[in-house]
Amino acid sequence: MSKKISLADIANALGVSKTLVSLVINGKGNEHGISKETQKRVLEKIDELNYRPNVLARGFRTGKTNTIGLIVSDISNRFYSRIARRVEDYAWEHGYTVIICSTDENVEKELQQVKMLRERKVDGLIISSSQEKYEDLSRLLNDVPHVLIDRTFNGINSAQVYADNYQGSKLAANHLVSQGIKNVAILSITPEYISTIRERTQAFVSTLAKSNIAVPAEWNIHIPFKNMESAVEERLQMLKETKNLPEAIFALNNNLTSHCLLALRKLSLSIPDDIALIGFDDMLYFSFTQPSVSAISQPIEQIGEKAFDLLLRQINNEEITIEERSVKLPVELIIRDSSTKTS
Amino acid sequence: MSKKISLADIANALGVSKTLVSLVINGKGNEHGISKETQKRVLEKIDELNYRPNVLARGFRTGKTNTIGLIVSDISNRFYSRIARRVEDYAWEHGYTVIICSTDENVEKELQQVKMLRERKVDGLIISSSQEKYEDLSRLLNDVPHVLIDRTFNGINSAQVYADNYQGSKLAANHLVSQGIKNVAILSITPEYISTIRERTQAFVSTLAKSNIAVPAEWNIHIPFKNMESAVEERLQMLKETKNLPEAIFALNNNLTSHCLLALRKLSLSIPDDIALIGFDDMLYFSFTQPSVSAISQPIEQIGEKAFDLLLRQINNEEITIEERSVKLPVELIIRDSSTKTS
DNA sequence: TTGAAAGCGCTAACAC
DNA sequence: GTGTTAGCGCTTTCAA
Repeated sequence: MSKKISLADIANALGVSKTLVSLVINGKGNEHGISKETQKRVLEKIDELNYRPNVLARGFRTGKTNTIGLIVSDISNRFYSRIARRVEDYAWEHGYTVIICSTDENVEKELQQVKMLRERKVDGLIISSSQEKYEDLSRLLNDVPHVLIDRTFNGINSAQVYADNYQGSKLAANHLVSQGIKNVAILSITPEYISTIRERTQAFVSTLAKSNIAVPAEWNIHIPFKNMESAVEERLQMLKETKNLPEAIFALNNNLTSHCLLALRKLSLSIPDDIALIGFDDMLYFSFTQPSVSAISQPIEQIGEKAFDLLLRQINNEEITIEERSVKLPVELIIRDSSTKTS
Repeated sequence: MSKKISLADIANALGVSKTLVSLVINGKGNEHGISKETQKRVLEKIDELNYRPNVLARGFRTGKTNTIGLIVSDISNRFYSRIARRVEDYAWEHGYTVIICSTDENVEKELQQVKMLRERKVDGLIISSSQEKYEDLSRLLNDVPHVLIDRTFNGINSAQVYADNYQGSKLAANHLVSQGIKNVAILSITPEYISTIRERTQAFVSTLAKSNIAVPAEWNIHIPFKNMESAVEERLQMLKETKNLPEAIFALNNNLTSHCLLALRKLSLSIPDDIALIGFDDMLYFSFTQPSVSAISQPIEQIGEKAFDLLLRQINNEEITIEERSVKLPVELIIRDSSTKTS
């Protein structure tokens, strides 16, 4: 491989200054009144010598890296990987690159990742945060373009893109009520302060309350992030053994829904007759499980799109109004067999 | 935010040279005979002023970025997102960061991504390539540490980590034969030259041949990457309409398997009685679909681990023997209902 | 044991 | 219209 061509090489070959070449490359030729003629010569020489600017040098100099960071709890969860995919596509179109970080819901790790990404001078961050309070994160996000997705915080200025958790849970609750269900458990995760979990729970509980249905504490089940599968099984088994089973379960995310389905089947509980099941966040395969699983479907790709769009506008210093800063996207109730009482 | 502390600030505050501080920071203090005393003072000052080296400046200077690139066909496919997750975990542990790129099986896009990542001076690349010939890619990979995963090429020097496609297909074929199946179709993707597809097909066909079973051309079905879902449905519908259905289908990846299951159900074909189904690459949900789906399970996390390990060793200029360069990981046949003929 | 100085490749203020 | 020059913050000879 021949020696790497630098901007200076171009300048020398042409007998002009580096400045001039730099201006032309960065499209500031006209604005600085460089003659068309010269610009053309520069561009041709660049082509001829196959010059490629040194991204690192440029980044070092300008502090702009054309890189964004995407922080989620687990990139192998399809909800996040689909968002990642969409973000990546948009990023690629706009000359950006995406660094991915999984936090495992670890608050401290998340903060470290933000620090690390900032040290690497990413131009912006898209974050699905696991923080309880926004403060620590907020401090680190100071001065850097960022968009919070999925999980949000109240009364903050940051741009946020999320699904309508309230509406989703309301739809789920009313649907269960319409099936004549009176006793229902919520399958949720730890930590319980995560906004999606909180909102989904609250909306669900308050909607049920309107039909005079209460969710007792022992049916508000929190499963730790680690070993979710076995934990779900244990908890359900316990309920079964103590003959304390609800008529329906509302699982607050796709993993919980899957594990719940699996566990119920292992326990030989018939769905929906013994227990109905409905989940938040739909998956393709919910349509061909046994039974097929009802779920609240989120506009996942749109979350990615909107988030990148809002981020890019911040990076480009565009004005974003207060209303635009917070994007709530509509969800949809998909009724399948798992929640349709036949009797 | 106070002005960013630089290495020079540390040096000045201590009345020593930048050189010295730099050496200490990079752990070359002892090797250069810098007194313990001085080293301690430097370290303390760094702590006191909360100095953090400028990653970009360092990267610019040394050409090392502590970043690796991961190129796959689609990060939202759980096979790849699980690999990504594992790679990311290992990377994080070792102070590396992962840039993710999805190619959509687009040969040209893949090459561009490699170029882009090289311009960004990533320290290494992990690639699941969609190239037909290795040449173009190989040229771009010249001189940069890299590991090919999943999809491989014959007779090359690059490090490769992949599942035992041959063994997997053999297990699948023999299993179907054991069920008394004589007519079987292969559901595959375009482009057909991809190594995994080729190997799985060949092994499957040749194993069946030993039982005197041939796979006619019209049952070697290739589905384009885009619009996979509808394409699968159409092709199967056509077979049904022309009364040309096989007794079993071997689907070559997890997406094909899912879509196939869905399509067969839509066509009201009973599985496994009308048609048996077995897939390459297992998914958690295959155990609770209707019917549950048999599959060849790949050691996904191990692929990620091994790949990162091999990459890191290259980055650190460690010796890697020819035998170590090529890692074939064992697969497992998971028999479920979709391929178990009851009659 | 330590320091001076050069320079990586680029951009941008300021001249001319 | 174009050029000079001064760094960005770091590493690395080479010298002392």
